[in-house]
Amino acid sequence: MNCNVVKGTRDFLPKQMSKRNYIFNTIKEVYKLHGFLQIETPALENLSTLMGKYGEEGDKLLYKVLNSGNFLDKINFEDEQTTDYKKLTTKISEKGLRYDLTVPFARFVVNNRNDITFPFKRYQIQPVWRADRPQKGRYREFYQCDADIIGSDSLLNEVELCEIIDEVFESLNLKVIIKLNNRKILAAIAELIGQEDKIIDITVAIDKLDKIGYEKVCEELIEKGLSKENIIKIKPILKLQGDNKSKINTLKQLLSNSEIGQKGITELEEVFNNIERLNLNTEVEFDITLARGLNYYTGAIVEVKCKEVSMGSITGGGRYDNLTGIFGMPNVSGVGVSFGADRIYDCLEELNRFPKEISNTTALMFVNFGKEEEKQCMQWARQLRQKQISTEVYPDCVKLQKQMKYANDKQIQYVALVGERELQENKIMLKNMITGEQTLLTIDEMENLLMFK
RNA sequence: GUAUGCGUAGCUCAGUUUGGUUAGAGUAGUGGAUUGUGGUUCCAUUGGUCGUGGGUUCGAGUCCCAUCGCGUACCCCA
Repeated sequence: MNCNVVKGTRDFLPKQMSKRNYIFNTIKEVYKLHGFLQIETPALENLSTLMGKYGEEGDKLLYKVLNSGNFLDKINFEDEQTTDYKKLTTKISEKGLRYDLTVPFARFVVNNRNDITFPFKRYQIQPVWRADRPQKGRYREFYQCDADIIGSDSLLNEVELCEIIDEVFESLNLKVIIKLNNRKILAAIAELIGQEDKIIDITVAIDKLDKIGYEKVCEELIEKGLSKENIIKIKPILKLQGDNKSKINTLKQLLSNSEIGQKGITELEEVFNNIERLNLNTEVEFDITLARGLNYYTGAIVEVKCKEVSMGSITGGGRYDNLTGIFGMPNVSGVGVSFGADRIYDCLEELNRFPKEISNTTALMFVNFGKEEEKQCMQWARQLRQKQISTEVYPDCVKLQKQMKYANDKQIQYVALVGERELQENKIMLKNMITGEQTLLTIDEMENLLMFK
């Protein structure tokens, strides 16, 4: 009998849930503070909604759900297409698990456009699924925490998202760096050497600059069909150095002949100027090598790396000018970010940086001494719960040792002992499990004491 | 898809190099020291077809082959 969880998925114990909720709540608070409203969308979407939005690689990583009933009904086995798995897939599967929250959100906007006031600021915290090979910081089921603004071209939105990133990681006490780039600049680089159609290959190669170095990137570019002249032309771009301002100024000259390049640089400059005035705690860097694979980005792209832990990006996002256009609602631009809660969890765990006081366990437990005592305890417990004090009565009259151990393991701070003696006096022996102190109190005295905890 | 490492008690692991009697430890569980007191201590005790199948051998946890499962890195990404 195989009782394992599915590869790349996990069970979460109560202690882990407290930590996870701490992350979710922190992010939620910041989102709310900025006026974002929460929505949810279904786990399942039509495959036609999902396919082709994440590049060729993404299509492979989509979980496809087999049609219910006899899914072989519509298949003609004489047809040679039955041996082509891609074509066969479209016949036996019409639905899939969502791969991210952005594409379902675009679908949502188009679907609900009559009920939405634009610009629409929404947040969404839900799991997504990817059929990737699991490894450190990579799961097949993981939570994304998205905030998007749709229906506004303003670059103030990009600035606000950086502010949100800054506030979230400040609250979580994680040192991060925000990396910014712009797809228009990447497009201009491809345009510069007359290889517009190779923009994806070029950006993927450039993305590896800090990992494999300049020489290897050039090798890869040549492999992808670029000429030596092309390489010489983009060399100054790959070698771009200095602070953000000087990088931008250099690039301005290098791409002076490109209209789209100038537009990208202007956008980037405006975002940086605004960010500078806000005096964020987080370092923000212009990174020409930042590419991001998702096909739908058209303007700003952003990625956040933790400076203290070796881990892939823990937050990412960007602007998409025409994602809703695919679903029949053109000219609506959106921009958003997505916090990877599971990776943030792994970072905080590795750094041992979860606050100690985040587990919300029972405040008080009544020990069970027998039938007569438990009747009284049940009434007192009810009284305390009405005052919002989380209380439980141990359900069985078993050895005191076992009951105390239960309270101890559950980190319950107060234990109420009501035995024969206390029952006669109508009082409660309250034990503080941390200090070991015991005091004989009336129920009202105890209630007062616990309410100010 | 490519490369690589690991599967021994509920959990963490030793034992595998160099095959040799009945496979160990810590921890958790249970009972007790302690019939009104947990977290510390002490004692006892439950728990394993050594992932699965085959092979080599007088003999396999250990060597070989296959297979399943898990992890890590690349790719890509949160």
